[in-house]
Amino acid sequence: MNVVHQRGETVAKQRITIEDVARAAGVSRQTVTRAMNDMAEIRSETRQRVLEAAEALGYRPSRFASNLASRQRSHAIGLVIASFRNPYYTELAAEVLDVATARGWQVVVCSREQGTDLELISTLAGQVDAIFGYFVTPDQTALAAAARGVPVVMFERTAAVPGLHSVDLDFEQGIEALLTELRNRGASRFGLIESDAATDPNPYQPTQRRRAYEKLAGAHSLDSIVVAEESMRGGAEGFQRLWNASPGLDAVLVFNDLMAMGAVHGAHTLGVSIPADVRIVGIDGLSLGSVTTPSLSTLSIDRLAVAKTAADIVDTLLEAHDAGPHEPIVRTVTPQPLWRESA
Amino acid sequence: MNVVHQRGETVAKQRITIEDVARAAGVSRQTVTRAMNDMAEIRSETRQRVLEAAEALGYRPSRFASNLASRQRSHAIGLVIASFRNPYYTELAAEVLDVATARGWQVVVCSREQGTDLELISTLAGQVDAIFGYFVTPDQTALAAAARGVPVVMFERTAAVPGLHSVDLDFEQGIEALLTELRNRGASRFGLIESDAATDPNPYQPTQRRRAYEKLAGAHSLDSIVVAEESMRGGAEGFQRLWNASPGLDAVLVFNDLMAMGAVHGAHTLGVSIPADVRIVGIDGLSLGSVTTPSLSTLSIDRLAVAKTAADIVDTLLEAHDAGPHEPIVRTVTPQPLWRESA
DNA sequence: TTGAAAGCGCTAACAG
DNA sequence: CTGTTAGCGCTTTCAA
Repeated sequence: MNVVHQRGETVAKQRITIEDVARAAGVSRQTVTRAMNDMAEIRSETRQRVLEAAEALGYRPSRFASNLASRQRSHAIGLVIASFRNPYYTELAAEVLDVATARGWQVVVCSREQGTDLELISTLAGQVDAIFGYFVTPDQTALAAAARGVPVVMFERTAAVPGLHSVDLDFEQGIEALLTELRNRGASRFGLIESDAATDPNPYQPTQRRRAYEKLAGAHSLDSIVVAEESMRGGAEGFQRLWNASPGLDAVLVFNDLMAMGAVHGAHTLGVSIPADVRIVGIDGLSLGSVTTPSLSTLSIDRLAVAKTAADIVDTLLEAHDAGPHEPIVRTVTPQPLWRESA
Repeated sequence: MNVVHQRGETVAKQRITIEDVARAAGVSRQTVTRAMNDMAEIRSETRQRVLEAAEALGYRPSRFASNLASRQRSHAIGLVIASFRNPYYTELAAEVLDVATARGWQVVVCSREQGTDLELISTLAGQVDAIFGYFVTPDQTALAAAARGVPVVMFERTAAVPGLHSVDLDFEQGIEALLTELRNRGASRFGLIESDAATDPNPYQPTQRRRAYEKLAGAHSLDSIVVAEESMRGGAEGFQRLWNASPGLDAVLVFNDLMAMGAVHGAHTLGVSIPADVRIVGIDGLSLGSVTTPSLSTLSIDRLAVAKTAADIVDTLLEAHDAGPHEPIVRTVTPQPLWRESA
């Protein structure tokens, strides 16, 4: 048994393969596979010997080779959230993980802080079978191209080109419900604290939330809009700016709960009383909103519904073995007001 | 050119391979590779034709095959956090993602809510090159076995068997600093709200945090310990139980910031004034702690340091091409008090 | 119970 | 610029 191998003793740091283990244990590759994968047709002595050889050599099977060779491929999806520092996104990630796990899918999570939309999609496309995410690049054709055939489900946006799909949110309906109730409660002069970051690194553009507000809050409310950094600090700072600029405000809608928590804090600092002097409403429905003083009223987004809807789209896509990119599948989830103390 | 292929026309729903695209475009496989991967040596007409054929067929390269064939393998790590619903863990995940991205690694994130330690490690071991995570299974030998040679870096725990490594936290030092300053501020009768969930699904066992408290807080403080659910609600409920059971308390340490925010809220509900009646201190150092009223003092954990340390361990491991599991590498990070208003 | 052969689908190295 | 030839490391037939 004096086989000359191409990778002779001159080559250093070669990967340890199943072949090395087989040779060390004095068995065939197939027997090593049987031992490593706890298969039936093997004598336990042999298994033992193989396992020891494998451990001694520090053998680790190549996940690529085994997935390639085995009929039963594992599925994986990529998830791109906007940030890990906003609980809304991580709670959505939690829901996506739950629905994915139930289907036996792996999830690769990243955030937009780690690269441009196109970079992230392009990298993920080589690693996963479908991509979910918050993508803000206006050019949908470019997004689809970067995905190289891997289906993409976008959140809070409407897909318009083949290969892209979406789970959008109906803010018009949600914000209308919110404003109606605020009016019932006596509010009439509205303000908005808008996020500056949603389209970063592109120039600022009005968000869906702002556009819905502008359409529904009444003409006099268009002057009471401030754009602030998308963070708690930004919310606090934005509130102070808004409060000073717009006397007579009695209700403020804030881009998201994180900023709204900051706004509540900012109002506190200013000695403004909530909800007596001004009502504050966030958007997202974070459970954390219940610990501010007063607790935060909000337009709650059903994260589980969003995750499930996205997963259903992918189910449909994976079953449909058609040729070519699939026409967009577009679904919508409607946020619902959640009344606590701040409004 | 009348090659008979095994997978003939009878087989349905076969995967579309590079070969199919090559045939459709009337070129070789290699040319398809060149077109798909934007390589240089190809005429743009040809590239165009291939790309069209690929799109028409709905071709998607197999990530397993391409990773197997290409010299430049991609690295991936798995990260198991305890929960996506506690910002501490997601902020740690954010840091891990940052350091991983900087090294060109992919990250597969999951949470302990999705399976047992052994299941998660076993699944991840087939998908990634190293595993980071919060694992509570007492039997380290079993953990190492489940990892099948993939190095594991455990958080908040000390590795003791080959193949496992750890980034531990020095709570004794941190809590000592905390108690010393609390005493300086006039506190003398301490209480603790401990988490019940840290060792789930195993029977409850005292956490590192509790053991450090018990060692340092003084004999009379041993009676003032309540075990509560690891959530904001649990923190509120725990505080009320503790407050009723232990008159005369003047400082309460809470297992983590999430529970501490609940405790602050619970105290509020009870009409207990903070910090006048009782000082409350959390552990974690969440920025969210700044929006409670009063804002939360805490023992802050440097999440970036934890993430970096874990990544460094893996760097070391990947370079050291030794045979067999590596002896444990153990590192420690020391939490630091962060004083805000609640204490 | 074990081994030998034949791929999985792709890319690298070379020819042409 | 394009095609041919070898593998990557593993699992699956199928024989022995």
